[in-house]
Amino acid sequence: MENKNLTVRQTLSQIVSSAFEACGYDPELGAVTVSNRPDLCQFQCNGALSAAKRYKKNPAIIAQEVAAKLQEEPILAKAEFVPPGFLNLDVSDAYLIERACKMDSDVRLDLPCAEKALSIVVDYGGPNVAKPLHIGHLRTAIIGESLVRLARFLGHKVVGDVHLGDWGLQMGLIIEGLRAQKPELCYFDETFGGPYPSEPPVTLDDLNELYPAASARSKTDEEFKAAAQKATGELQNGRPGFVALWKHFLSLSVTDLKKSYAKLDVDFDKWLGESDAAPYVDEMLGILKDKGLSYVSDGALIVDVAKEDDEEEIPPIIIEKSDGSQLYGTTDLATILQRERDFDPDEIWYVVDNRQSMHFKQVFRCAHLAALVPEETKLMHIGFGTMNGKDGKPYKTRDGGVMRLSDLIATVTDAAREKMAESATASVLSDEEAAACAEKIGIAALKIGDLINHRTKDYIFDLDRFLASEGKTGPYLQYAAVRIHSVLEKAEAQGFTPGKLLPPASDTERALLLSLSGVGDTLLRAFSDHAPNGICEALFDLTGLFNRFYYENKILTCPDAAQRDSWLKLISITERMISLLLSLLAIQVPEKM
RNA sequence: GCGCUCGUAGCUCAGCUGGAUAGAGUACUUGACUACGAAUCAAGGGGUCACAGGUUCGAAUCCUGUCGGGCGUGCCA
Repeated sequence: MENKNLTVRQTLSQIVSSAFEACGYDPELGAVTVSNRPDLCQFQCNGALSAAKRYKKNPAIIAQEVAAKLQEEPILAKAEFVPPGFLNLDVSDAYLIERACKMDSDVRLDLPCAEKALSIVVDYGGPNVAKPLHIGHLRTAIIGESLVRLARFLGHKVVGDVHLGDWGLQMGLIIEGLRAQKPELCYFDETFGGPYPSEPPVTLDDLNELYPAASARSKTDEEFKAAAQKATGELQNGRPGFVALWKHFLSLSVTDLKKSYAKLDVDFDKWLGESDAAPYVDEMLGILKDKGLSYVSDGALIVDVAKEDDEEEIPPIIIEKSDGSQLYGTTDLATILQRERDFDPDEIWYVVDNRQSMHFKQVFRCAHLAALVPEETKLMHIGFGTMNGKDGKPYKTRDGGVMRLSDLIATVTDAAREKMAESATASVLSDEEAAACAEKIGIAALKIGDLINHRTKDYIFDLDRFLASEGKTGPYLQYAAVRIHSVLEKAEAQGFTPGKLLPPASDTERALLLSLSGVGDTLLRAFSDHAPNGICEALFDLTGLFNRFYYENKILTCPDAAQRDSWLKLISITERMISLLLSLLAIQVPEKM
């Protein structure tokens, strides 16, 4: 059998499964997990306990039979039965070293690849044109980016698409908002023959003012709202002046958004938007109609997506509003068609707030009913929870507003900068270098504050805690990386080079090797759950063990050169692993801090 | 009303398809810088896993109900 890049746990599972099989039991029972009692063993298998019922046999006997088969296994240092039916396993130090050597000689650190490379489109970001990024855009960007990087690292073919909100009612609102201010502009003159000016009629700042004002007005001013809805429809139907205006808005906005996302290290492969699905709308509507799925109800075009055995009531999806204009269901469905044509994906992931789960349920059902994608194509809503303030309610600034992303980044950067000023090593940096480091630290604080929580749950957004100089924070992880780097640099300056790995000289060292070897399982699980918090946990485990190791062993002054060089090798592997995991979370490591 | 989801240490959160003594961080108490970076490390106290039933050899985890919070529920996204 091909054993390429199996994790330690998987390797053990194979071995134990064979042992179960050899004893006449279902090999599935041989699944091995990391021990939940590290004081007793490194790995465990509980298969004998569940086998007991199936084979009507005392679990102790089964476990003992299997344990007996495992005694000769070279990679196992221990395989013992513990009542009532546990199978406790330790791997040998030699095997741990062997695996560490494999990591050392592999650019991918001996981490696993997906057994089958999938083509995956990830829809995340979802900013709106003419609306500066704010704190509400943070989770989709942070989580989405790390999922994209993880999937890609595992060998999948990934297209990350920002899916710009550039086609909905907000466009009509901005158009009407501008018309209210400058009705004389040629874009509003239906008799204007063109060409339209190449310079935008507004600045980015104007644009960022326009939308909130127009949005607020539409809530009280019915006439204005109606005009905006009409303008939205006209834009979608290609009214030249509006299209020209829209292009200006789009270009101003996208330039700005790219800068903001760059600060967060979020890189989209595609900057497509709702509007890019527009060419597919008619075709999509045609398919729905031809298949007899869509019909008019209360003036709107809808598709029933409810099923007989639904526990919850799933309302029909509205494809076209009674005024003929499109809405998010329309563009989402057309976008599915567009993605199918352009990328032929096995899976499409939507990294979007949990609150939209009903919407996606409707869209996905409709897409499958209409066979816009093959039946086996997975459409998945990767939902996430709300960021709440300390009061448990959605996070607001002190004055009750929504915090802009740029303000947020400035806040965390300033806080990091202040902390750096206290540090002797970081104070040697030039102002410019210090500013760059502070930004990396601040953003890491922000990202870990988010990613450490399970994706699906609401969490309390508490900047003070994220930026605290103690605890499970982004800076803690960066500090460990910076410190290892510093030791390795000093070693090099003294002419020491990492050498041959020796067997672990302490429990801490062994635990560090074990932790390194467990990263592969963590990544596979993070991928299958679409949940990056496991990667954070692995990072804290690694860095915590390194910090302990660092205190217990004085590497550079170690009189035994072979031991010293072995330790240098160990920490260099550790450094690479930490950097790799941080890069999967799109977190950078500063030079100094 | 109906549906979804959550409830774990004072606080913020982990806890993999059911397994052994439920774990981190923080806060609190204490100890470690004339040794590679103390944004660090070590030690201690702190729990009826909301509540009540059920399934199971075995439940924080699965099922039912109750209470409490959040969210959604046809023309915003």
